Amino acid sequence: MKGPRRILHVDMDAFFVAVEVRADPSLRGRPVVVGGSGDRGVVAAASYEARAYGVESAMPSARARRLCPDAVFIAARHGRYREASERVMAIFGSFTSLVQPLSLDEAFLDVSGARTALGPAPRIAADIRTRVQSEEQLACSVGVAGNLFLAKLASEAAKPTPSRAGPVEGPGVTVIEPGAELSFLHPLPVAALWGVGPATLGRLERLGVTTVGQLAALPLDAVRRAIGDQVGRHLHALAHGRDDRPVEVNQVPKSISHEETFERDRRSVTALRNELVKLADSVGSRLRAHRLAARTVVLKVRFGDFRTITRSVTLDRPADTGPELVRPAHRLLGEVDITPGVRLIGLAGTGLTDAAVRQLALGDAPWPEATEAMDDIRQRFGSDAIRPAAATGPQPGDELWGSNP
DNA sequence: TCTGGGGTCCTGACCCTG
DNA sequence: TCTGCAGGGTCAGGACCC
Repeated sequence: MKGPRRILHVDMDAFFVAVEVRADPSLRGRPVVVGGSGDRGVVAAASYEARAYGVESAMPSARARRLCPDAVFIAARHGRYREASERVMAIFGSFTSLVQPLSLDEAFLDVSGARTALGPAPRIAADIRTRVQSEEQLACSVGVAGNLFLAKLASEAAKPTPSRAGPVEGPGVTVIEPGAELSFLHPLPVAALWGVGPATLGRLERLGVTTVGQLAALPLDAVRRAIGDQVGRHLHALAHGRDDRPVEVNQVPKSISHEETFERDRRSVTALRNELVKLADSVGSRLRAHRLAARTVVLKVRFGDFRTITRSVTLDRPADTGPELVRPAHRLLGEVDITPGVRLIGLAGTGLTDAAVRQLALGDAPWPEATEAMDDIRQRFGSDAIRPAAATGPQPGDELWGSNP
């Protein structure tokens, strides 16, 4: 490879909102909030007009309503966003095969080897923005740098800024030239580092560290003592602009989970068991879609006071169907005292293995015929087209749904 | 103020085994 | 046979990300 490594971080601007505005142009220029429906929702995305009033993603919807009463609230439609994301990722893939999607709305691209054919990295970044805008009518911001972490920070700097008078256009593309990394990085607040959340920020502030430059100036040992060995090493390296992680193209999931927050806390074991049937069915379906099977089943329970516990069990043989997953989940639920009331229940498959290995071990057909038929129906008519009977609600003879006093 | 849903990674306790 | 220790697996929880 000739020349230094050049990484792009492409980040769609207010992606979920932008997809909604594209579908309904009357929303353009208005404060729009995606998510936040229901009493217990949070904001999934906010337009720059809504952000000007202080609305942020992950904020409780009730608070967002207070901050911006005129905002249009739209329930999230993940199917639409996924489709739009696939088309945008395909555009990225036409520039380089080295694309690592991070989420529906952002990706890293390694263009180190594409420069001979496509021009310098900033030119590639500008071309990507033009194509995403012309083919998908969506805006994105691009950061260009020598590694993943710096490219991500650069794309932040390229974004529009919210203001009450309407969003202020950003540069669209921000480039951190080789040699300019530390002068870009060191004045930034330490919370800008990837991996510094509220807990780590508190520990760093107790050390007197508020900027990336101050963190870089500390001895590594002092940082490790304050925030832990692994995290300390990682953040200290980032503070010096070092990040040699490659762009990983084929990432295999390490866990697959589903969880559900109830409108009102549940106290009925039967209701929770039925919910687990639904969750296990969804997890199983997605495991099979990935040709994976789970060795470990994890039950997650969040109580009304937000205390959260997990209970897990490792199976004799990997599972990839709803019935196989729900049996251990029901056993784990039986060991939990649910009398305080359950706000959320979740089920995850972890320790994922190749389903082909499982089939060899079992020596049986890939899946029972009923499961295969369900997968077929879902493929043709959508993921909600068919569900196990217990997942459709209380059954005759079941206890009533629990409720708040 | 009152906290979704889907993930990854790390740490520490505990147990088992050689 | 007993003891100490290292290493690996399992389990639970915390922190973080988008």
